[in-house]
Amino acid sequence: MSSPVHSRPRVEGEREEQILDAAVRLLLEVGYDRLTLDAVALEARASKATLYRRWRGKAEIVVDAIARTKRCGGSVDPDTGTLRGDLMAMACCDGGLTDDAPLSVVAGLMSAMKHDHELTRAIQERFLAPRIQIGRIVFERAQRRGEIEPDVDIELLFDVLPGMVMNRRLVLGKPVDEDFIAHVIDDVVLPAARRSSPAVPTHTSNREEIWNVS
Amino acid sequence: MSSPVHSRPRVEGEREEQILDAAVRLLLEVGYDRLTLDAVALEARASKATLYRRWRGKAEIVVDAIARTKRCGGSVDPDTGTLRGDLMAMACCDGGLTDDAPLSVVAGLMSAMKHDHELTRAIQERFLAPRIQIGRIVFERAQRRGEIEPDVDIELLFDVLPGMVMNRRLVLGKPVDEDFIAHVIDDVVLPAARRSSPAVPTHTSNREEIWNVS
Amino acid sequence: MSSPVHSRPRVEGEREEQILDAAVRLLLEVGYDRLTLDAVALEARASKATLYRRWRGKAEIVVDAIARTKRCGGSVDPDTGTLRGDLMAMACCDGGLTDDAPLSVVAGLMSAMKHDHELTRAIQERFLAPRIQIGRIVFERAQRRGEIEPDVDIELLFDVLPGMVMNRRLVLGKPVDEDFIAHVIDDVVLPAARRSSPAVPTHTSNREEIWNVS
Amino acid sequence: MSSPVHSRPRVEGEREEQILDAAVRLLLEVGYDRLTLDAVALEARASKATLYRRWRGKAEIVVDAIARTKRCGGSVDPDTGTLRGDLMAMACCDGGLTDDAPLSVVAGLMSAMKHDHELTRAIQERFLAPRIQIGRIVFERAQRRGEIEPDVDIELLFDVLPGMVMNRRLVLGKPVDEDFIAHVIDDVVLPAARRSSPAVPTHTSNREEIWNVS
DNA sequence: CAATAAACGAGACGGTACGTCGAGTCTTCCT
DNA sequence: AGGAAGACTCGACGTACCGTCTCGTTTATTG
Repeated sequence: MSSPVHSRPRVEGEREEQILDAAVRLLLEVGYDRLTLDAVALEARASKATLYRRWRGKAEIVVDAIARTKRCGGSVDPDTGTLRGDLMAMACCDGGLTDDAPLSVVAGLMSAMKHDHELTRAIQERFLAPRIQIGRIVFERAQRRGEIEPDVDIELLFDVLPGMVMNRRLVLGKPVDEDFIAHVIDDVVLPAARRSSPAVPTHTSNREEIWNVS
Repeated sequence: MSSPVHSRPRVEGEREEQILDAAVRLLLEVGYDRLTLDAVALEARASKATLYRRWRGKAEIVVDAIARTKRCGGSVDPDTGTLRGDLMAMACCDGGLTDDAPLSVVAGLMSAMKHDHELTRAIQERFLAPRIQIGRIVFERAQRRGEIEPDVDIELLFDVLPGMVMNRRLVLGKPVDEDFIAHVIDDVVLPAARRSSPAVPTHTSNREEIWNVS
Repeated sequence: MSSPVHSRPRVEGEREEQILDAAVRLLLEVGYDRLTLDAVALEARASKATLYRRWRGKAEIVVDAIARTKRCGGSVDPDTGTLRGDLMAMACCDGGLTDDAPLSVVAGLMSAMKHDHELTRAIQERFLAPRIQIGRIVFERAQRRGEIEPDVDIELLFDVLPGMVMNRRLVLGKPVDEDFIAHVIDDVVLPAARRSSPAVPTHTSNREEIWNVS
Repeated sequence: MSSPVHSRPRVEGEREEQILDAAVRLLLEVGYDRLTLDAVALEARASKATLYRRWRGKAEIVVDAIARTKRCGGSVDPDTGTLRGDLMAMACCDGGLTDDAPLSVVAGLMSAMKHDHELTRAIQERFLAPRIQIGRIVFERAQRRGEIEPDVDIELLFDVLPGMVMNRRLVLGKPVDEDFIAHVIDDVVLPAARRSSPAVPTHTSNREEIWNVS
């Protein structure tokens, strides 16, 4: 037969995006651990073999999926002029900390990360790294502006907001809205930014990976 | 009368404890998502039917298991005289924030919580509630001592440490040791404790549960 | 408390009958292999322990149940004056070959008999033996009357009707009514009765039990 | 090219045959009701999912298994020239009435047939139908030869031997050997064949199915 | 008539098989 | 040549039933 009902895209990467779109669609519908690869394959009119040809498993597909779609929260520098403005902008945009989708997905991936170091690396590189990069830029700029004391550990400060959001949303099950973000920024981050750390020296074991502890 | 080879305990909850002990044992060996109920049943010389008679599934057994074994980090008030001392004591003891086991388990349960509200309630009541209770006591005492400014939101402050520990350990994959705990306490919690919140009013939607949003 | 709502009968055999009645009731409802002992215990307001105190298992309870309730087909000699009349009377009464209940139960017990020789013996003694006894009386009387040739093997003749009924009902799934019984008697049993066996000598291995072949 | 360790057959039905072979092997070892599908799956290096993809349950697998392996007793017309010879040949060959295996399996299936009409149909079509077909041919030929009186009901006659064999083997637990077969043929089947049915008209409800009576 | 031992109801338990589901692999056919 | 389709193995899931066992109570029999 000569007229194919639906053409099969062959351009490298185009098919990939369609599959990831399907994954995202289902991810938002049913969440990470209700997501099945059969469903992804069906939704994308793809074969499971194709999925496993490009990714190592369910977790990596999902990592790619969320890394691709929600970029603004991690990869755009808002540069509003103040640290508070930057943090609010980063947290409250689509794909930011107030967005439930990436948060839930990260929750689903957490236990898988314990055993799968490849997956961990993938998450680090594709999802975390860009966000951390922007975070560092924002905080360093604020420090240069004098909003953060010179001796404050920026690395630590940047993790306050994500950590507290995760805890609130995933552990406590409470909503994360702009009010909460502002609350944390105003009452935890900014106070910590303006007060230099006391006698205790900078934490030394800061960078060590421990994922390889079995 | 001949002595029975393996006595069948009938005292209320005794069998339950044996099963949960087996669950804990395996949990520490293989982690949450490598844990199978068949293995628990085998380890406890129990039948799967018995497990399902008492619990609704793997997640609830695990909740009970960790809630029963690791108590000191949540249910003992150290009362060292200072907020810093109390927080360090709570975090660094067995079952505290530096203990990998409960952290990993919580990670495994997170995605299950999205769909299973019974499980969520179980975790809230059995695992979180006692720890939160002690935390509140510690922080209120510190506030009465003047270590925390009167208008600081204690609820928020208490979530800083768990949130940042989770983020570091489960997301970033970095180790959580006493140094890190001290770093967070000294450079984030205590500064935030001593500085009253600025213009922004107290976050209003603080208590709302959102687990019921499908 | 002094007024028991329902008294517990202790007279030996009375409780037994109540239990067997319950078993019969359920047997007719759901059939042999859908029957569970929990259901019997519940129906009889008895404990499973009681059941296992008196019987060795499900199969034996069922054997007792059918052996007790359906007696007329096996233990009453109709003595109508003719072989045909006797056979019709035996087959068409309640508990006889046209009665579905005992037939179905026997079907359910068949595969259990392969492995359980105690059960086999129980069925032989409690269910089969009385019927065979009456059958032999009826056939011997007919032979004395001359309705059956003197050299015909009565044992074989008596098994024609049960065998063909079982085959029709249980294997072919066709109904067994009086017409069919009459058809078999008139066209198979009686012709065989009036014609002496030819050259072939009487089958010698007639009585050997083979249930003990593993 | 490297030779695959265990080739995965994809030719239609080939995998099916391997599974059924395994089922037959285990069936002969342990019998019908000791047979487990896990064992079949293990023996065939198959997954239970595969079994349930092709069959609806244990009973249907077994039906297919016995229908496939034991054909000679049912699907080969011996045509020895005499009714007696034909019957002896059919009964005494492998898979015939003297073969214990199919008999035991039928016994195991009987009670399942009460509830499962799909299974009943499967047995009828796959196992019984071919045997009945050959039986009819043999008897019709004998009737044309004059060995059976013209007005004798062939259908009834053909069921004498299977019925009596089943009764002897499964109910009475006695062995079925060539002697017994000959005894039945000579003393029951052949006398009935040569004597026309008396007054009683042909049984009218002969064909009705009653499996649907709940 | 009270004490005692046997028998009982209730039902939890270990064990085993069931039938289902999803992950990841592999083969065949089609485009 | 490469992808869609989907069958396949593996292994965990949650359920059901059997036969055993323990517990606390009732009953019949003794002192």
